[in-house]
Amino acid sequence: MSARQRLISTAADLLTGSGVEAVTLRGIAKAAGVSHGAPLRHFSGRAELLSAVATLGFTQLLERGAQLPDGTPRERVTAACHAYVDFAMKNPAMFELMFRRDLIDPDEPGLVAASSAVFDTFAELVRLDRANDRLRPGTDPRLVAASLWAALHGLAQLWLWGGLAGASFAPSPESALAVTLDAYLG
Amino acid sequence: MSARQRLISTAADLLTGSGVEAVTLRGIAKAAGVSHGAPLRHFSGRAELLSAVATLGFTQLLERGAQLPDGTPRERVTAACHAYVDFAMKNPAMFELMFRRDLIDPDEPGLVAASSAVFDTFAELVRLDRANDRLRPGTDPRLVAASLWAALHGLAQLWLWGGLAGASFAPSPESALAVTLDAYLG
DNA sequence: TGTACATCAGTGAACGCGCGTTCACTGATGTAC
DNA sequence: TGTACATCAGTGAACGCGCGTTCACTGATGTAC
Repeated sequence: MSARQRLISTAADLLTGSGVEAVTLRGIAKAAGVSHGAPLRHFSGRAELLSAVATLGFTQLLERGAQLPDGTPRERVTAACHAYVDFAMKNPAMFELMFRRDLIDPDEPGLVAASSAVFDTFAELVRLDRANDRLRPGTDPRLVAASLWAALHGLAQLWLWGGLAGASFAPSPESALAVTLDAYLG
Repeated sequence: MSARQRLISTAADLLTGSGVEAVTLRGIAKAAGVSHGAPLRHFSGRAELLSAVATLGFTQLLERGAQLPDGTPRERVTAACHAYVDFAMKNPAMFELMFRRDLIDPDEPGLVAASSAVFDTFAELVRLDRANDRLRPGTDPRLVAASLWAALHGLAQLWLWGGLAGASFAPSPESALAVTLDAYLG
Protein backbone atom coordinates (compact mmCIF):
# COMPACT_ATOMS: atom_id res chain seq x y z
CA MET A 1 0.00 0.00 0.00
CA SER A 2 1.49 3.28 -1.08
CA ALA A 3 1.80 6.20 1.27
CA ARG A 4 -0.77 7.98 -0.84
CA GLN A 5 -3.32 5.21 -0.47
CA ARG A 6 -2.59 4.94 3.24
CA LEU A 7 -3.38 8.64 3.65
CA ILE A 8 -6.64 8.26 1.78
CA SER A 9 -7.59 5.28 3.89
CA THR A 10 -6.64 7.02 7.12
CA ALA A 11 -8.63 10.07 6.08
CA ALA A 12 -11.66 7.90 5.35
CA ASP A 13 -11.40 6.33 8.81
CA LEU A 14 -11.03 9.73 10.42
CA LEU A 15 -14.01 10.95 8.45
CA THR A 16 -16.13 8.05 9.63
CA GLY A 17 -15.04 8.40 13.21
CA SER A 18 -14.98 12.15 13.69
CA GLY A 19 -16.98 13.79 10.92
CA VAL A 20 -16.27 16.15 8.10
CA GLU A 21 -14.86 18.92 10.29
CA ALA A 22 -12.06 16.65 11.47
CA VAL A 23 -10.74 15.92 8.01
CA THR A 24 -8.09 18.62 7.84
CA LEU A 25 -4.64 18.10 6.45
CA ARG A 26 -3.21 18.36 9.93
CA GLY A 27 -5.80 16.03 11.39
CA ILE A 28 -5.22 13.41 8.72
CA ALA A 29 -1.45 13.67 9.16
CA LYS A 30 -1.79 13.21 12.90
CA ALA A 31 -4.10 10.22 12.46
CA ALA A 32 -1.60 8.71 10.04
CA GLY A 33 1.23 9.26 12.48
CA VAL A 34 3.25 11.57 10.28
CA SER A 35 4.18 15.20 10.54
CA HIS A 36 1.62 17.65 9.35
CA GLY A 37 3.53 18.63 6.26
CA ALA A 38 3.98 15.08 5.04
CA PRO A 39 0.66 14.71 3.14
CA LEU A 40 1.75 17.47 0.80
CA ARG A 41 4.42 15.12 -0.51
CA HIS A 42 1.55 13.14 -2.06
CA PHE A 43 -1.22 15.64 -2.68
CA SER A 44 -1.08 19.13 -4.10
CA GLY A 45 -3.33 20.34 -1.30
CA ARG A 46 -6.28 19.65 0.84
CA ALA A 47 -8.82 19.60 -1.99
CA GLU A 48 -6.92 16.92 -3.86
CA LEU A 49 -6.74 14.65 -0.82
CA LEU A 50 -10.40 15.10 0.03
CA SER A 51 -11.35 14.53 -3.60
CA ALA A 52 -9.53 11.21 -3.42
CA VAL A 53 -11.47 10.34 -0.25
CA ALA A 54 -14.77 11.23 -1.92
CA THR A 55 -13.76 9.14 -4.93
CA LEU A 56 -13.20 6.24 -2.55
CA GLY A 57 -16.72 6.82 -1.26
CA PHE A 58 -18.21 6.56 -4.73
CA THR A 59 -16.12 3.47 -5.35
CA GLN A 60 -17.45 1.86 -2.20
CA LEU A 61 -20.96 2.70 -3.33
CA LEU A 62 -20.24 1.14 -6.69
CA GLU A 63 -19.05 -2.01 -4.98
CA ARG A 64 -22.30 -2.24 -3.11
CA GLY A 65 -24.05 -1.99 -6.45
CA ALA A 66 -21.97 -4.86 -7.77
CA GLN A 67 -22.96 -7.02 -4.81
CA LEU A 68 -26.69 -6.78 -5.30
CA PRO A 69 -28.36 -10.18 -5.06
CA ASP A 70 -29.74 -11.79 -8.16
CA GLY A 71 -33.41 -11.45 -8.88
CA THR A 72 -35.87 -9.94 -11.26
CA PRO A 73 -35.02 -6.51 -12.68
CA ARG A 74 -37.63 -5.05 -10.36
CA GLU A 75 -36.09 -6.72 -7.32
CA ARG A 76 -32.65 -5.50 -8.29
CA VAL A 77 -33.75 -1.89 -8.69
CA THR A 78 -35.51 -2.05 -5.35
CA ALA A 79 -32.43 -3.51 -3.71
CA ALA A 80 -30.26 -0.81 -5.25
CA CYS A 81 -32.54 1.91 -3.87
CA HIS A 82 -32.37 0.40 -0.41
CA ALA A 83 -28.62 0.08 -0.72
CA TYR A 84 -28.19 3.76 -1.60
CA VAL A 85 -30.16 4.96 1.40
CA ASP A 86 -28.51 2.39 3.61
CA PHE A 87 -25.07 3.55 2.51
CA ALA A 88 -25.92 7.12 3.46
CA MET A 89 -27.27 6.05 6.84
CA LYS A 90 -24.24 3.96 7.68
CA ASN A 91 -21.67 6.41 6.32
CA PRO A 92 -23.17 9.83 6.96
CA ALA A 93 -19.90 11.72 7.01
CA MET A 94 -18.64 10.07 3.84
CA PHE A 95 -21.98 10.72 2.20
CA GLU A 96 -21.77 14.36 3.18
CA LEU A 97 -18.22 14.79 1.90
CA MET A 98 -19.10 13.20 -1.44
CA PHE A 99 -21.52 16.05 -2.10
CA ARG A 100 -19.64 18.95 -0.54
CA ARG A 101 -18.40 20.94 -3.51
CA ASP A 102 -16.61 23.41 -1.27
CA LEU A 103 -14.32 20.75 0.17
CA ILE A 104 -13.43 18.77 -2.92
CA ASP A 105 -12.50 19.50 -6.50
CA PRO A 106 -15.68 18.61 -8.35
CA ASP A 107 -13.89 18.43 -11.68
CA GLU A 108 -11.25 15.95 -10.60
CA PRO A 109 -11.35 13.28 -13.32
CA GLY A 110 -11.31 10.28 -10.99
CA LEU A 111 -14.17 11.69 -8.98
CA VAL A 112 -16.24 12.44 -12.05
CA ALA A 113 -15.57 8.95 -13.37
CA ALA A 114 -16.54 7.28 -10.11
CA SER A 115 -19.75 9.23 -9.61
CA SER A 116 -20.69 8.75 -13.25
CA ALA A 117 -20.09 5.03 -12.91
CA VAL A 118 -22.49 4.94 -9.95
CA PHE A 119 -25.15 6.68 -11.97
CA ASP A 120 -24.56 4.56 -15.06
CA THR A 121 -24.85 1.36 -13.05
CA PHE A 122 -28.08 2.52 -11.50
CA ALA A 123 -29.46 3.74 -14.81
CA GLU A 124 -28.76 0.35 -16.37
CA LEU A 125 -30.71 -1.38 -13.61
CA VAL A 126 -33.59 0.98 -14.22
CA ARG A 127 -33.42 0.42 -17.96
CA LEU A 128 -33.71 -3.34 -17.52
CA ASP A 129 -36.84 -2.80 -15.45
CA ARG A 130 -38.73 -0.60 -17.88
CA ALA A 131 -41.03 -3.28 -19.26
CA ASN A 132 -44.10 -2.76 -17.15
CA ASP A 133 -43.69 0.38 -15.15
CA ARG A 134 -46.29 3.01 -14.46
CA LEU A 135 -44.52 6.06 -15.85
CA ARG A 136 -45.42 7.79 -19.06
CA PRO A 137 -44.45 5.45 -21.92
CA GLY A 138 -41.31 6.39 -23.75
CA THR A 139 -39.63 8.16 -20.87
CA ASP A 140 -35.86 7.87 -21.18
CA PRO A 141 -34.80 5.34 -18.54
CA ARG A 142 -31.79 7.48 -17.74
CA LEU A 143 -34.13 10.31 -16.90
CA VAL A 144 -36.14 7.99 -14.70
CA ALA A 145 -32.91 6.95 -13.03
CA ALA A 146 -31.94 10.57 -12.43
CA SER A 147 -35.32 11.37 -10.93
CA LEU A 148 -35.36 8.27 -8.76
CA TRP A 149 -31.78 8.79 -7.65
CA ALA A 150 -32.68 12.31 -6.64
CA ALA A 151 -35.60 11.00 -4.62
CA LEU A 152 -33.35 8.57 -2.75
CA HIS A 153 -30.74 11.24 -2.31
CA GLY A 154 -33.20 13.70 -0.84
CA LEU A 155 -34.55 11.05 1.48
CA ALA A 156 -31.09 10.39 2.87
CA GLN A 157 -30.16 14.07 3.04
CA LEU A 158 -33.31 15.18 4.77
CA TRP A 159 -33.14 12.34 7.22
CA LEU A 160 -29.53 13.09 8.12
CA TRP A 161 -30.42 16.76 8.33
CA GLY A 162 -32.83 16.13 11.14
CA GLY A 163 -35.94 14.43 9.97
CA LEU A 164 -38.03 14.01 6.89
CA ALA A 165 -40.85 16.22 8.01
CA GLY A 166 -41.75 18.74 10.66
CA ALA A 167 -41.79 18.67 14.41
CA SER A 168 -45.19 17.04 14.72
CA PHE A 169 -44.64 14.17 12.31
CA ALA A 170 -41.47 12.10 12.23
CA PRO A 171 -41.62 9.26 9.73
CA SER A 172 -38.86 6.70 9.51
CA PRO A 173 -36.70 6.66 6.40
CA GLU A 174 -37.88 3.13 5.71
CA SER A 175 -41.53 4.12 5.60
CA ALA A 176 -40.81 7.12 3.37
CA LEU A 177 -38.66 4.99 1.10
CA ALA A 178 -41.51 2.51 0.77
CA VAL A 179 -43.72 5.33 -0.51
CA THR A 180 -41.01 6.49 -2.89
CA LEU A 181 -40.63 3.01 -4.33
CA ASP A 182 -44.40 2.70 -4.57
CA ALA A 183 -44.55 5.95 -6.52
CA TYR A 184 -41.86 5.00 -9.03
CA LEU A 185 -42.27 1.27 -9.26
CA GLY A 186 -45.84 0.72 -8.21
CA MET B 1 -36.34 47.89 11.65
CA SER B 2 -34.34 46.81 14.65
CA ALA B 3 -30.61 46.43 14.52
CA ARG B 4 -31.13 42.73 14.94
CA GLN B 5 -33.38 42.48 11.92
CA ARG B 6 -31.04 44.66 9.92
CA LEU B 7 -28.20 42.27 10.62
CA ILE B 8 -30.28 39.28 9.56
CA SER B 9 -31.29 41.04 6.37
CA THR B 10 -27.74 42.12 5.61
CA ALA B 11 -26.53 38.59 6.21
CA ALA B 12 -29.15 37.23 3.84
CA ASP B 13 -28.01 39.68 1.16
CA LEU B 14 -24.40 38.78 1.74
CA LEU B 15 -25.32 35.11 1.55
CA THR B 16 -27.09 35.60 -1.76
CA GLY B 17 -24.30 37.67 -3.20
CA SER B 18 -21.21 35.87 -1.96
CA GLY B 19 -22.17 32.40 -0.81
CA VAL B 20 -22.12 30.49 2.41
CA GLU B 21 -18.39 30.93 3.03
CA ALA B 22 -18.80 34.70 3.17
CA VAL B 23 -21.34 34.66 5.95
CA THR B 24 -18.96 35.09 8.88
CA LEU B 25 -19.62 37.37 11.82
CA ARG B 26 -16.91 39.68 10.61
CA GLY B 27 -18.16 39.62 7.05
CA ILE B 28 -21.71 40.38 8.09
CA ALA B 29 -20.55 43.20 10.36
CA LYS B 30 -18.53 44.70 7.54
CA ALA B 31 -21.45 44.45 5.12
CA ALA B 32 -23.69 46.11 7.69
CA GLY B 33 -21.17 48.91 8.17
CA VAL B 34 -20.52 48.27 11.85
CA SER B 35 -17.50 47.10 13.75
CA HIS B 36 -16.93 43.39 13.84
CA GLY B 37 -17.87 43.02 17.47
CA ALA B 38 -21.20 44.76 17.11
CA PRO B 39 -23.30 41.76 16.03
CA LEU B 40 -22.59 40.09 19.34
CA ARG B 41 -24.69 42.81 20.97
CA HIS B 42 -27.68 41.15 19.31
CA PHE B 43 -26.73 37.51 18.93
CA SER B 44 -25.05 35.15 21.34
CA GLY B 45 -22.77 33.96 18.58
CA ARG B 46 -22.42 33.03 15.00
CA ALA B 47 -24.74 30.04 15.15
CA GLU B 48 -27.61 32.12 16.49
CA LEU B 49 -27.27 34.70 13.75
CA LEU B 50 -27.04 32.11 10.99
CA SER B 51 -29.99 30.25 12.48
CA ALA B 52 -32.00 33.44 12.19
CA VAL B 53 -30.96 33.77 8.56
CA ALA B 54 -31.98 30.18 7.85
CA THR B 55 -35.28 30.83 9.59
CA LEU B 56 -35.78 33.77 7.25
CA GLY B 57 -35.16 31.38 4.37
CA PHE B 58 -37.88 29.02 5.54
CA THR B 59 -40.19 31.97 6.04
CA GLN B 60 -39.58 33.14 2.49
CA LEU B 61 -40.32 29.64 1.28
CA LEU B 62 -43.52 29.64 3.29
CA GLU B 63 -44.54 32.91 1.69
CA ARG B 64 -44.08 31.38 -1.71
CA GLY B 65 -46.39 28.62 -0.61
CA ALA B 66 -48.97 31.15 0.43
CA GLN B 67 -48.82 32.78 -2.99
CA LEU B 68 -49.66 29.70 -5.01
CA PRO B 69 -52.32 30.39 -7.61
CA ASP B 70 -55.77 28.99 -7.15
CA GLY B 71 -56.66 25.81 -8.95
CA THR B 72 -57.51 22.19 -8.40
CA PRO B 73 -55.75 20.41 -5.55
CA ARG B 74 -53.64 18.63 -8.13
CA GLU B 75 -52.63 21.88 -9.77
CA ARG B 76 -51.73 23.37 -6.42
CA VAL B 77 -49.53 20.46 -5.42
CA THR B 78 -47.82 20.62 -8.78
CA ALA B 79 -47.26 24.34 -8.43
CA ALA B 80 -45.85 23.87 -4.93
CA CYS B 81 -43.38 21.29 -6.20
CA HIS B 82 -42.21 23.61 -8.92
CA ALA B 83 -41.97 26.44 -6.41
CA TYR B 84 -39.74 24.41 -4.10
CA VAL B 85 -37.27 23.53 -6.81
CA ASP B 86 -37.43 27.04 -8.21
CA PHE B 87 -36.68 28.51 -4.80
CA ALA B 88 -33.58 26.34 -4.52
CA MET B 89 -32.43 27.30 -8.01
CA LYS B 90 -32.86 30.99 -7.42
CA ASN B 91 -31.46 31.02 -3.89
CA PRO B 92 -28.79 28.34 -3.91
CA ALA B 93 -26.76 29.76 -1.04
CA MET B 94 -29.81 30.29 1.16
CA PHE B 95 -31.00 26.81 0.30
CA GLU B 96 -27.64 25.40 1.29
CA LEU B 97 -27.50 27.27 4.57
CA MET B 98 -30.98 26.12 5.52
CA PHE B 99 -29.76 22.54 5.53
CA ARG B 100 -26.27 22.99 6.92
CA ARG B 101 -26.48 21.62 10.43
CA ASP B 102 -22.88 22.53 11.16
CA LEU B 103 -23.50 26.23 10.64
CA ILE B 104 -26.80 26.71 12.40
CA ASP B 105 -28.39 25.55 15.62
CA PRO B 106 -30.85 22.93 14.38
CA ASP B 107 -32.81 22.99 17.63
CA GLU B 108 -33.47 26.72 17.63
CA PRO B 109 -37.24 26.98 18.25
CA GLY B 110 -37.91 29.57 15.56
CA LEU B 111 -36.10 27.52 12.97
CA VAL B 112 -37.91 24.34 13.92
CA ALA B 113 -41.22 26.18 13.79
CA ALA B 114 -40.52 27.68 10.37
CA SER B 115 -39.35 24.46 8.77
CA SER B 116 -42.24 22.56 10.31
CA ALA B 117 -44.64 25.14 8.96
CA VAL B 118 -43.25 24.62 5.48
CA PHE B 119 -43.75 20.89 5.76
CA ASP B 120 -47.20 21.22 7.26
CA THR B 121 -48.33 23.54 4.49
CA PHE B 122 -47.06 21.16 1.87
CA ALA B 123 -48.57 18.14 3.61
CA GLU B 124 -51.94 19.85 3.69
CA LEU B 125 -51.78 20.46 -0.06
CA VAL B 126 -50.95 16.80 -0.57
CA ARG B 127 -53.78 15.73 1.72
CA LEU B 128 -56.31 17.72 -0.28
CA ASP B 129 -55.14 15.95 -3.43
CA ARG B 130 -55.46 12.40 -2.19
CA ALA B 131 -58.74 11.60 -3.89
CA ASN B 132 -57.51 9.93 -7.02
CA ASP B 133 -53.81 9.32 -6.76
CA ARG B 134 -51.95 6.25 -7.83
CA LEU B 135 -50.26 5.33 -4.57
CA ARG B 136 -51.24 2.44 -2.37
CA PRO B 137 -54.64 3.29 -0.87
CA GLY B 138 -54.58 4.35 2.73
CA THR B 139 -51.08 5.79 2.69
CA ASP B 140 -50.79 8.61 5.23
CA PRO B 141 -50.77 11.82 3.18
CA ARG B 142 -48.11 13.24 5.48
CA LEU B 143 -45.91 10.30 4.58
CA VAL B 144 -46.56 10.96 0.92
CA ALA B 145 -45.66 14.58 1.52
CA ALA B 146 -42.41 13.60 3.23
CA SER B 147 -41.46 11.27 0.39
CA LEU B 148 -42.35 13.79 -2.28
CA TRP B 149 -40.61 16.62 -0.47
CA ALA B 150 -37.49 14.46 -0.28
CA ALA B 151 -37.71 13.83 -4.02
CA LEU B 152 -37.87 17.55 -4.74
CA HIS B 153 -35.13 18.24 -2.26
CA GLY B 154 -32.83 15.68 -3.79
CA LEU B 155 -33.51 17.05 -7.22
CA ALA B 156 -32.47 20.52 -6.15
CA GLN B 157 -29.48 19.32 -4.17
CA LEU B 158 -28.10 17.08 -6.88
CA TRP B 159 -28.59 19.73 -9.50
CA LEU B 160 -26.80 22.35 -7.44
CA TRP B 161 -24.12 19.80 -6.67
CA GLY B 162 -23.20 19.52 -10.30
CA GLY B 163 -25.78 17.63 -12.26
CA LEU B 164 -28.46 15.08 -11.79
CA ALA B 165 -26.63 12.27 -13.46
CA GLY B 166 -23.20 11.31 -14.71
CA ALA B 167 -20.82 12.82 -17.19
CA SER B 168 -22.46 11.33 -20.27
CA PHE B 169 -26.05 12.32 -19.51
CA ALA B 170 -27.06 15.73 -18.24
CA PRO B 171 -30.80 16.13 -17.87
CA SER B 172 -32.34 19.47 -16.98
CA PRO B 173 -33.97 19.83 -13.60
CA GLU B 174 -37.26 20.56 -15.33
CA SER B 175 -37.26 17.28 -17.22
CA ALA B 176 -36.34 15.31 -14.11
CA LEU B 177 -39.01 17.11 -12.12
CA ALA B 178 -41.57 16.19 -14.75
CA VAL B 179 -40.72 12.53 -14.23
CA THR B 180 -40.91 12.94 -10.47
CA LEU B 181 -44.34 14.51 -10.71
CA ASP B 182 -45.41 11.81 -13.11
CA ALA B 183 -44.31 9.15 -10.64
CA TYR B 184 -46.13 10.64 -7.66
CA LEU B 185 -49.11 12.26 -9.29
CA GLY B 186 -49.52 10.37 -12.52
C1' DT C 1 -35.79 72.76 34.45
C1' DG C 2 -31.94 70.51 35.96
C1' DT C 3 -29.23 66.83 37.81
C1' DA C 4 -27.84 62.00 38.48
C1' DC C 5 -28.11 57.66 37.00
C1' DA C 6 -29.13 53.49 34.07
C1' DT C 7 -29.34 51.42 29.71
C1' DC C 8 -27.45 49.89 25.67
C1' DA C 9 -25.62 49.86 20.72
C1' DG C 10 -21.42 50.30 19.00
C1' DT C 11 -16.06 50.66 19.13
C1' DG C 12 -11.49 48.96 18.46
C1' DA C 13 -7.65 46.68 20.35
C1' DA C 14 -6.40 42.30 21.66
C1' DC C 15 -6.33 37.18 22.44
C1' DG C 16 -5.95 32.55 21.13
C1' DC C 17 -6.92 29.22 17.83
C1' DG C 18 -6.35 26.00 13.97
C1' DC C 19 -5.73 26.15 9.50
C1' DG C 20 -3.11 25.52 4.75
C1' DT C 21 1.10 26.10 3.08
C1' DT C 22 6.25 26.98 2.59
C1' DC C 23 10.94 25.71 3.09
C1' DA C 24 15.45 24.23 4.27
C1' DC C 25 16.84 20.12 5.92
C1' DT C 26 17.49 14.88 7.24
C1' DG C 27 18.03 10.22 6.34
C1' DA C 28 17.06 6.16 4.02
C1' DT C 29 17.04 3.81 -0.33
C1' DG C 30 18.14 2.87 -4.95
C1' DT C 31 21.31 3.26 -8.99
C1' DA C 32 25.26 4.09 -12.18
C1' DC C 33 29.85 3.22 -12.87
C1' DT D 1 33.04 -4.15 -3.59
C1' DG D 2 33.10 0.51 -3.22
C1' DT D 3 32.16 5.26 -4.29
C1' DA D 4 29.33 9.13 -5.88
C1' DC D 5 25.14 10.69 -6.89
C1' DA D 6 20.00 11.09 -7.37
C1' DT D 7 15.56 10.38 -5.54
C1' DC D 8 12.15 11.07 -2.37
C1' DA D 9 9.24 10.48 1.97
C1' DG D 10 9.21 12.68 5.97
C1' DT D 11 10.57 16.51 9.49
C1' DG D 12 9.72 20.54 12.19
C1' DA D 13 9.95 25.35 12.54
C1' DA D 14 7.81 29.19 10.73
C1' DC D 15 4.55 32.31 8.17
C1' DG D 16 0.36 34.56 7.39
C1' DC D 17 -4.43 34.30 7.53
C1' DG D 18 -9.21 34.88 9.07
C1' DC D 19 -11.86 33.43 12.39
C1' DG D 20 -14.96 33.80 16.90
C1' DT D 21 -14.86 35.88 20.97
C1' DT D 22 -13.55 38.99 24.98
C1' DC D 23 -13.28 43.33 27.17
C1' DA D 24 -12.81 47.95 28.77
C1' DC D 25 -14.52 51.84 26.95
C1' DT D 26 -17.45 55.72 24.48
C1' DG D 27 -21.40 58.26 23.58
C1' DA D 28 -26.10 58.76 22.88
C1' DT D 29 -30.62 58.18 24.77
C1' DG D 30 -34.06 57.51 28.14
C1' DT D 31 -35.71 57.93 33.01
C1' DA D 32 -36.34 59.05 37.99
C1' DC D 33 -36.59 62.56 41.12
